[in-house]
Amino acid sequence: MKDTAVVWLRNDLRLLDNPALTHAWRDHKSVLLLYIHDQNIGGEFKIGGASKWWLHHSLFSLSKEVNLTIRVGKAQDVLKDIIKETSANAVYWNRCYEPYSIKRDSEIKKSLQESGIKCESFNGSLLFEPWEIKTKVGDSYSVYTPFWKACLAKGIDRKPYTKPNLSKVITAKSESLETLSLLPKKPDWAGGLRDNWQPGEKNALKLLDDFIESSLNKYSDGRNFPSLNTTSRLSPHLRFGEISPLYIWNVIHNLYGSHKSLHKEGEKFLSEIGWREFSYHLLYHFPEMPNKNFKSKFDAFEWKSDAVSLKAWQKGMTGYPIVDAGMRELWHTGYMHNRVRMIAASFLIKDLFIDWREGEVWFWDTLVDADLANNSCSWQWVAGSGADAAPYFRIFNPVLQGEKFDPEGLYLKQWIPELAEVPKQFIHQPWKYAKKLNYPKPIVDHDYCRKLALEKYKNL
DNA sequence: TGAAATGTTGGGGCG
DNA sequence: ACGCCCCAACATTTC
Repeated sequence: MKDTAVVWLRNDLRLLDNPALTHAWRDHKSVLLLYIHDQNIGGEFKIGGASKWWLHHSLFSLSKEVNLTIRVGKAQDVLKDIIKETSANAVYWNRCYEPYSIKRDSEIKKSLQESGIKCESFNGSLLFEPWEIKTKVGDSYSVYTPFWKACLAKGIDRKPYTKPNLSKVITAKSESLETLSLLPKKPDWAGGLRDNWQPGEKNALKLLDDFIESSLNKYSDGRNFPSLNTTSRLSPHLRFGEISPLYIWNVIHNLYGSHKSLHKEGEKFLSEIGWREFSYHLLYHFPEMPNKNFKSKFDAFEWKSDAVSLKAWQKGMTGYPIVDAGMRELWHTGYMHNRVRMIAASFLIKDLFIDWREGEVWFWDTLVDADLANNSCSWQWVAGSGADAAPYFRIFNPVLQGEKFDPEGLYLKQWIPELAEVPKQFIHQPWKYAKKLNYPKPIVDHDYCRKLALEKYKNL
C-alpha cells in the first residue's frame, strides 16, 4: 500500500532541524517536498521585492539538495491536486504565525482531516510557542524582560533534529523556479543583493560559524557599530527558515562548556533571538499589530502626509548622514544595520511626523529579512505605540548617534560618496563644513522637530 | 535600545 | 591663607 506524506514547506527552507520533514520521514514510506507559491496570500503584506529575490535563491539552493516540487496557486487547491496525483495520505508542515497564515492553515487542516487525510503541524520557527509563555495570572506578556525571563525559566527540552536521509523523497509534476517570476527584470536592481548575500541553508550554517569564530566574543559592544561587521546578519536566513532558532540556541549553548568566557556574549546574542520570539508572541496575541497602534491612544496622533519628505527619506536624501547612509544601505543591499534602523525609523516618525506604517511598508518591500512580526513590532516600538515601547520622549539625535556609533564616519563614507572629502569633525553635520557639497542640506531642523514632537506626543 | 535641562561638586585662578 | 567665582565634569531630573 502507498504511504506518502506531503511536507508543505513555507518559512522553513532547510533540511536540518526541520520537525515536519523529520516526522514525515519517520512515519511514512515516501515523502514529497512541496513548495506552493501563492501570489495572493498576505493581504496588504504580500511578499516584497527584496524578499522575493531571496526566496528565489533560497528555493534554488534547496532544490540543489533535494527534489523539490514547486506549484503555483491557492494552497488549498494545490494540496488537493497533489494529494490526488500522488495518493498521499498525510500532510505535514511547520507552523506559520502571521494572522492570514493561521487562518489559512487552520481551514486547510480542518478540511484535510474531514477528508481522512492525516494532517500534522510542528514548531519549526520558534523556541517557544506564543501560547506557551504566560504570566502567573495566565496573561500573555507585553514587556520584553519578564517575557524572556519566563522563556529562559521554562527552558528548552528538544535537541535539533538531524538531517534525514533523503532516499524516501518522491516528486510530482513541478513548475520551474523561473515561472514564479521572483527575480527583478527590467530593471535588474538586484546587483547589490547578489554582492552582499548568499541565500540557502549551507550558507546560513556557515554564516553562524563565521559569526561565532570572529565576532561573538565582542558582540555586546560591537553590535552597535555599523562599520564593524559584528552582527550575525542571520536575519534573512531566519526569516526563510534556512536555519532554526533552536539550532542556533544549541550551537551557542554547546560553546559554554569549552569557552566559559563566551557565556555572557552568547546570552546577549540569544536575547536578540529573544526579541524575535517576543515579536511573534505579540503578533499572535495582537494580530492587528501590522496595521493598528497597540496603544490605541496613538490613534489620535496627527501624522503628516508629506510625499516629498517621505521620498527623501526613502532615497537617503534627508541631509542627515547617518539616516541617509542607512536608507541607502537598505536600498542597495536589502538590509540595514540594527542601530541604524532605529535611528532612521525615529527620524521618519519623530522628525518628519510621517506615520510609522509608511516606514513599515517601505521596509517590507526593501528588506531581505522582512518579517511581519519583527517589522510591525519594531516600528511600533520606535513610534512608542507598541507594547513595551520606547517612551515618547526618547528621540534619537541623528548627529549624536552618528558621532557615538560611527565616530570616524566609516559607515557614512561607505554609502555617501558625496561626503568623501569631509573631515571627521564635520562628517555628521556636513552643513557646517565650509566647502560646497553635492549633498542635500537637512530637510528639517532636528532641534525644532524634537521640541515639536515632545509637544505633539504630550498632548495625546 | 536617548538626550536635554538642571543640579552638584570640586579644582584652580585670582584678589 | 581665605573667600569668591568660574566652569568642567559628573549626577540627577525631566521631557
